[in-house]
Amino acid sequence: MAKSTQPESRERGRDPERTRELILDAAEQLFAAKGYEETSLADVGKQAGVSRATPGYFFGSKAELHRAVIERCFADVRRAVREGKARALASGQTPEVVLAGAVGDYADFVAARPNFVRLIEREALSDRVVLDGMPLRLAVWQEALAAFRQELGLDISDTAEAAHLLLSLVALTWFPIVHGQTFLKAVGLDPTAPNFAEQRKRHITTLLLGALRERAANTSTWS
Amino acid sequence: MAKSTQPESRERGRDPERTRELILDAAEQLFAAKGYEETSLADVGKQAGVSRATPGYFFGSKAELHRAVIERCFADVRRAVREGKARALASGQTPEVVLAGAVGDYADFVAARPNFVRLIEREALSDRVVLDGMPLRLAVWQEALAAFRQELGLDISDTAEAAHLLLSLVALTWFPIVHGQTFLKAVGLDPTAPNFAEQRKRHITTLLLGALRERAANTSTWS
DNA sequence: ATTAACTTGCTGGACGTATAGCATTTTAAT
DNA sequence: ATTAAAATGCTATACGTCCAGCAAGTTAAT
Repeated sequence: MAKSTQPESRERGRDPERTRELILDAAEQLFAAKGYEETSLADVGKQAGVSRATPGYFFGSKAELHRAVIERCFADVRRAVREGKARALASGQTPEVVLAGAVGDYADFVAARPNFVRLIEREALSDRVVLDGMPLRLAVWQEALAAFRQELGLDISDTAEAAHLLLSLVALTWFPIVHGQTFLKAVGLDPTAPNFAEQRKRHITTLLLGALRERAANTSTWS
Repeated sequence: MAKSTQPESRERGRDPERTRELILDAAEQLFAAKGYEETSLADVGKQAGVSRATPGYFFGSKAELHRAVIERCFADVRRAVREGKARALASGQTPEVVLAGAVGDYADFVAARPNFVRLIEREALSDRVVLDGMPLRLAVWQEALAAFRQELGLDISDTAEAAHLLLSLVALTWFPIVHGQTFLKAVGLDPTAPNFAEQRKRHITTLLLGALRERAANTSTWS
């Protein structure tokens, strides 16, 4: 082992791994809150408690730092997807119950990590196509779709329908995170209210369950 | 009238109103595509076919230009809301048919004006709270909510439910505009395909109609 | 000729990046 | 065990670029 002697946490020592994580945390926070352009490497350094030049030292360039932040973010999403899938399949419940659970789980996940939603949203708005060189993004969504179909017992049937369902789930859960201070407030919804989260989950579950039932009725009865 | 003598279109004359609109068009395009920070006033000038400093001459500052772009954008949204409301109320159809029509109308609107969606989305992501000094934004969404309730015959009943429904409609129609090149592509949906728009409209209509029916059943039967 | 509609020139500041240098840790020879 | 040398972590400084805003100039309409 190269790093054999680090049994204790070093409060004031040098710790490149820790520093790296601190910089990633700071960058994630700032990129999500202010965006890529409005965030300077000096800002990141200050927020991370290091010098102005350290982020550049560790990541080479601002673009690379950004890339690293996104990558870590998608890795977290993938972990959540896998955990949700495992739990859903282990439960052995009907598709309806599984769907309700998935809605709750995913809503909780994005509510707990608004930075992720904001980051990915900003990423999508930037026309710079980052699909090249970022296979993780693609893989995560594809994995999520596969898990979704499997959880819901839609294995053989129409792919597009499952994709639309997943798309709707994501759209419905993300929107309040981004527009909580604008749209939501305007229509009289307070996303910080204690009952809002549950209210929203019920609403989304109702929407998706309706479509799922309608689809089940159609396929089993007519085709 | 101050502007009495402009019967003909001037190809090569000076026309501050026209120039102003050209600048607004250019700024809207660039702000939506690249974002506020990545767009320089020189870019706007070039795109509008005027000089570097002309945008600044007309709008005073970059921030003011941005504000004007957003304001015009919301004015267009309001016009669309009013037209949709008028058409829906004039049709005299059942809430179900009206909802299906509203979904189609709104989906067409955002599909025809992706710049608007991107602009508002960017705006919401920027934490600078622009609600102060921008009463139009607030008013437009409130008007949309009121129209929605009236169209659907939800006048007296639960406001929160109508707000959630409208929120879901907006979330479901906006998402493909923003994430067409990332999420949609990853799950195998092609938003540019000829059948996608209709497919999506049907899906969204199914979702919302299910909730509407469920709600109608609950309120009329149980309460 | 007066005013409004632009344009060109300029500047002060902010930012990304490259680099030289200092401090601390690790390695290895003795 | 001691210590010199090498490597690594991190900082301070400097340079080139970009851009918003201003000021002064130029052109066109009335």
